[in-house]
Amino acid sequence: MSEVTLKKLADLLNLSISTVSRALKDHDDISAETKNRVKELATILDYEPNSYAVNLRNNFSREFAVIIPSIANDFYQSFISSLEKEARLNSYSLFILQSGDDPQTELECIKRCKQNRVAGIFVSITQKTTDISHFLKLEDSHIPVIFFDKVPAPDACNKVCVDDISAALLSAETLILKKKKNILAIFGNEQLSITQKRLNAFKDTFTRHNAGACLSIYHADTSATAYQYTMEQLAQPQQPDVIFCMSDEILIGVMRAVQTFGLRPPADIGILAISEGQIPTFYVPQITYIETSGFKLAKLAFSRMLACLAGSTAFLELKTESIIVEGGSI
Amino acid sequence: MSEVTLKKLADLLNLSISTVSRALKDHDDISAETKNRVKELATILDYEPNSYAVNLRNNFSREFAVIIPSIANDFYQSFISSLEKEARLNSYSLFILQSGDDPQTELECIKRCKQNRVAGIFVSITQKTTDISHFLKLEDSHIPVIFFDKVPAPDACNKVCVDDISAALLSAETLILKKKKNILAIFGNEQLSITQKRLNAFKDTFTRHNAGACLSIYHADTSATAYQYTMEQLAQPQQPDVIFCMSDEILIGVMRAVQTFGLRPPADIGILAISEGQIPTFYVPQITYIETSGFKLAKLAFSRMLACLAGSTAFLELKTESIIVEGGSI
DNA sequence: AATCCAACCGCAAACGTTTGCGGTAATGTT
DNA sequence: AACATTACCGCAAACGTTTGCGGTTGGATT
Repeated sequence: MSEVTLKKLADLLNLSISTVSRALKDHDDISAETKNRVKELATILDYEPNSYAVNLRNNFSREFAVIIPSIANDFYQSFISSLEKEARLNSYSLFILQSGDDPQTELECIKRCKQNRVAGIFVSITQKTTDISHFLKLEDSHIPVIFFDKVPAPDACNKVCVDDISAALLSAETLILKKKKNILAIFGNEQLSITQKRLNAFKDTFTRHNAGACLSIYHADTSATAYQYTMEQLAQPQQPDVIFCMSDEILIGVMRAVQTFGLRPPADIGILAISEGQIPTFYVPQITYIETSGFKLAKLAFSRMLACLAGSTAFLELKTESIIVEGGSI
Repeated sequence: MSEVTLKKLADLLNLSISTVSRALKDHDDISAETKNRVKELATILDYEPNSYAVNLRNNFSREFAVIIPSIANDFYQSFISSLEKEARLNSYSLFILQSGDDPQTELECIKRCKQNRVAGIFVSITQKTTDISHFLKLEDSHIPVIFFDKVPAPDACNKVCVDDISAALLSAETLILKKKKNILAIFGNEQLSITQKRLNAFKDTFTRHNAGACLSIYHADTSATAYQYTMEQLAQPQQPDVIFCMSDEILIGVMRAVQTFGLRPPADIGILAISEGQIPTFYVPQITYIETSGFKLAKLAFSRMLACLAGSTAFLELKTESIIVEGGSI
């Protein structure tokens, strides 16, 4: 069974291709009767316009690309889930491309985006991406690029991210409010700007409040190192009275250690995290966390994308509000 | 800056479009010198072929669609992650479409696939999808459809799924081996074929081994109901000596209850689950589970897809092997 | 009867690429 | 000198759509 095309419909109906095309689009020029005949046959034969031809002719597409280090991550998962929904409701589709956190692969992805003449790109860059000229080149050819979550340093681009500073600030304030004095705070990879922002805001808040708390700061790249370090700290004679985790990954490692020691929050030790919201619900009591919602971020990113497509040429840096979700672990 | 096309290159080089096209493809007809000139300019101008034109002309695309109920699910996440990688290595791209577990939306997705003339479709159907004729129609127009995970009942289609029966069998055998006598087994929604398969194989194994264990079976649709029921059961004078969880979702609810009661596996109670592998690592000790790997399934599905594209017209039902991953919870 | 206006429809070009076929010039062969 | 061969390259059609423009009816208005 060969493809159903406008030509095929036209031949079958003894009409011209243009008439069939217009009939399907409810063009004024076409009589109601003809429209009906055309639409009926189109339905019967299951006609669907060929996107390639349409996009080629119209020189634009209804596809967005999403480039992320890896989809296997709660945050990106909720982000994409939400973004896909928004896209579908606006009759866009989503291309998912994984950079594997490798700049070289990321370049490949950009290439793919160019080839597919996508309408726009959402990208969370790799840890090692410093040169964003390839992305900016796309902007030259009128493909909006929205950086989200892991965003580059330069100003001349559109960024949408969680408000790291307010999240860290809120975290610190929570700890101060709870009168915690002996605080173990575990942050992620020291090189990442996200770590630096959160760490600085965190420390600043303590200095500003002059809280007089003992702050012990540590950096862990992985869940496993967070676990090991926490194990060591809990073995000390003076245990911390609260552990702050900068991310879900760290939370997982910390909680393994806490459980291993048989400690039960909040009585034995307090736990506070910045988290996407899934992981904290696995424990009893649930972990109190500052939410960094992928859902919210996706909505924000999408609306920014639509604005860009509508002609906005400004470069904005948008942030989502952080809120605290009480779980009972502190 | 306007688009870089073959025509533009041709004009700039005083060559014809066809020569430029052939030069970029290392065609024999073109002299080495011309090839170099063309390639050089193409690199400078950052030429990338327009996929729409290519696909239109060649009447085939290098895009696969993935239709799933929701991406927010550990299993699908690992499946897609793995599939995307396979696809990229074979220079295919992935379209992600979420049905929202709604048959109507699923139809929309199929339509989108037709319009985009995708090379093939991977689909995990909704709980309510019974009519798969729309999918089979795609097969008529030579678009292979690989059903994975949640597969339909009819035989005339390609299915790739985890081996529910062997997973349940392995689970039951593990429990018997460990000489558990008072077993609480919590399964998912009773209507789902996956539940039925697992339940039957589970029960059969016990009857076959004549194990003389007391089997208490319960169905929970959500994490929350699994939690509630487990709470009730743990409050009984005679607690079960092991709890079996058919899925990650159930495991989460069960573990909430177990933690609430302060029970520590494996001494106080045994825990065994069928799981994707993420969740079990969050607890101490890690939960022993029968693995249903999305990674493996993706590899299997992808190779089946390639086979179909290569001309295989058979309808196969492939299954991935289940293995047990010891965590120390039983 | 000549004119005009709707109402309806078709022609043909364009989007960017691929590719069969034919053409030309230079070189080699008889 | 006539012919064949090789090495290069261009013409033009095709893929399926969209759309500006022009054309043909039939009926209503002068």
